[in-house]
Amino acid sequence: MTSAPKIKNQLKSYINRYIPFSTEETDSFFKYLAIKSYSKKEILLETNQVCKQHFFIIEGLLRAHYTNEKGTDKIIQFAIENWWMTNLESYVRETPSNFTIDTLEKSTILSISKDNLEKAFIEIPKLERLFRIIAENTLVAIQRKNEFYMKLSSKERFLTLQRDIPDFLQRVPMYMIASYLDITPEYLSEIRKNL
Amino acid sequence: MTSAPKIKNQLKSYINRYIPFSTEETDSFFKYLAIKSYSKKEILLETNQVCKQHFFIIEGLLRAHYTNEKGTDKIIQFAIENWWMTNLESYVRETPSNFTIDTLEKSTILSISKDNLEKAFIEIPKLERLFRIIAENTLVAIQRKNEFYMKLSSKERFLTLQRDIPDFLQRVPMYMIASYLDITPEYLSEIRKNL
DNA sequence: ATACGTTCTTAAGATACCTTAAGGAAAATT
DNA sequence: AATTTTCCTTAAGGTATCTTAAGAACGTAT
Repeated sequence: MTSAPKIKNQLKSYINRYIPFSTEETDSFFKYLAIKSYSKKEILLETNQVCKQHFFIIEGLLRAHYTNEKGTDKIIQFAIENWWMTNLESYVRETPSNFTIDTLEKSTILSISKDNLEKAFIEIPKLERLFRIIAENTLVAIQRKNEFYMKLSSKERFLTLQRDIPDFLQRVPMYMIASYLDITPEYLSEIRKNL
Repeated sequence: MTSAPKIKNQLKSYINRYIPFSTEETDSFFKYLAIKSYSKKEILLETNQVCKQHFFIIEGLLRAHYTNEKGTDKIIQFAIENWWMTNLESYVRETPSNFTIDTLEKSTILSISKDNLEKAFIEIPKLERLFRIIAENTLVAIQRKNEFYMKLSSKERFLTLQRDIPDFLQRVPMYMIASYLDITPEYLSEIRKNL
C-alpha cells in the first residue's frame, strides 16, 4: 500500500548507497520496473520455471526454498526490504530453477525483466556499473555464506544470524530459521534453551 | 618444459570451447600473458596479499587452502590443466586474500594482471565476452559446490568426486582429498574400506 | 468460548563423524 | 641401503546432531 512516488524515493536512496543517481536518472530507470503487491504465501518464481526477472523488495519478506527427497522444506535464502532476490543461475543461463521464490509476508515488489534491463542499460549506461557492483556483492555474499556453513557449528550459526540479521528472528517462525541454518527445529530449540 | 607455440595452441583450443577466436586474436591476447614455471610447493598467492592476477594452468596442479585456528590445513579448491585459478573476491575488491594458492606439482602457469587484462579488453573486445562467460561459470560452479557440501553425506561427497573428477584421486594424496571433502583422513579411510 | 491448525519444546535413543593414539607402508632423502 | 619423512590405516571412545514421538502453547476461525 505504498504510493509510487514513495517507492521511487526508496529505490533512489538504495541506488545512492552505491553510485550517485539523479532524480531524472532514477525516473528513467523506474519506467522499466513493474510494481506489484503480493499477499502472504504467493509464488514469484516456481521450481522448474526459468527465472526471467530480478525482484527488488520495497516492503515485505521473501524466501527461496526447495523440497528435498524426504519431503522436508529447505530454505536457501530470506530477503527483506531493499534486498534483491532472483535465481541468478537460472536467469543467466535460462535453465529451470531448482528452487521456489515466495512471500512469507504481504509484500510490495519491483521487478525487471531481462529484456527491460537490457534496454535500461542502453538508455542509462551508469546502470551497468550498478548491476556489476550488485553482482560482485552477490558473489561475495555467496562466498561468505559458504564460510558460514563450513566453519561454524549449529550454535555459532544461530548466534551469528541473531547478531547480524536480527530482523529475521522477529519476522520468521523458528522452524524456518532452523531450516535456513540447516538444523532440525528440535535441536535449535535445545540450543536456544541453553542460551 | 612446454614450448611457447604449444602453449599458445593449448590456450587457443581452450578459448574455442567458448567462442571462436582466430590465431591472430589468440596472438594478440597472448602478448598480455606471462608464462612461468613453478616447482612443487611454490606459492603463487600468499595469504593476506591482494590477488592481482588470474592464473591459467597449462600443466600441473594448484590448490587453494588456509590454515584454521587449530593449525589444520583446509583445502578449498584444486585446479588442473585448462582451469583458471584466482581469488576473485580479493582480485575484484582489492582486499587481502584469506587463502594461499600454491602448486602441488611442478606446473606451467599463464598469468594475466588486472592492468593487462584491461588493456586486452580494449584491444580485443571479444575478450569481454569470454571473461563474462568464465565469471558466470565460476558463479555457477560455486553454487554447485555449495549444494555438494550441503546436500551430500561424507560418503556421497567422496563418490561424487571419484565419479566427476577422478584425476584428483590419482594426483593428490588422500589426506588432502579428505581436507577438500571436509572429512578427517581417518574417517575417509573408514569410508573407503567399506567401498 | 470452542476448536483446529500451527509452532515450539522435551526427552530417549540412534548415528554420523570426530579425536586421540599408535603402528605400518611407501616415498623421498641421505 | 639406511634413515627420515610422508602418507595411510585401525581401533576405542566421545560428541554433535538427528529421529521419533508426544505434549504444550499459541493463534485464528467458527
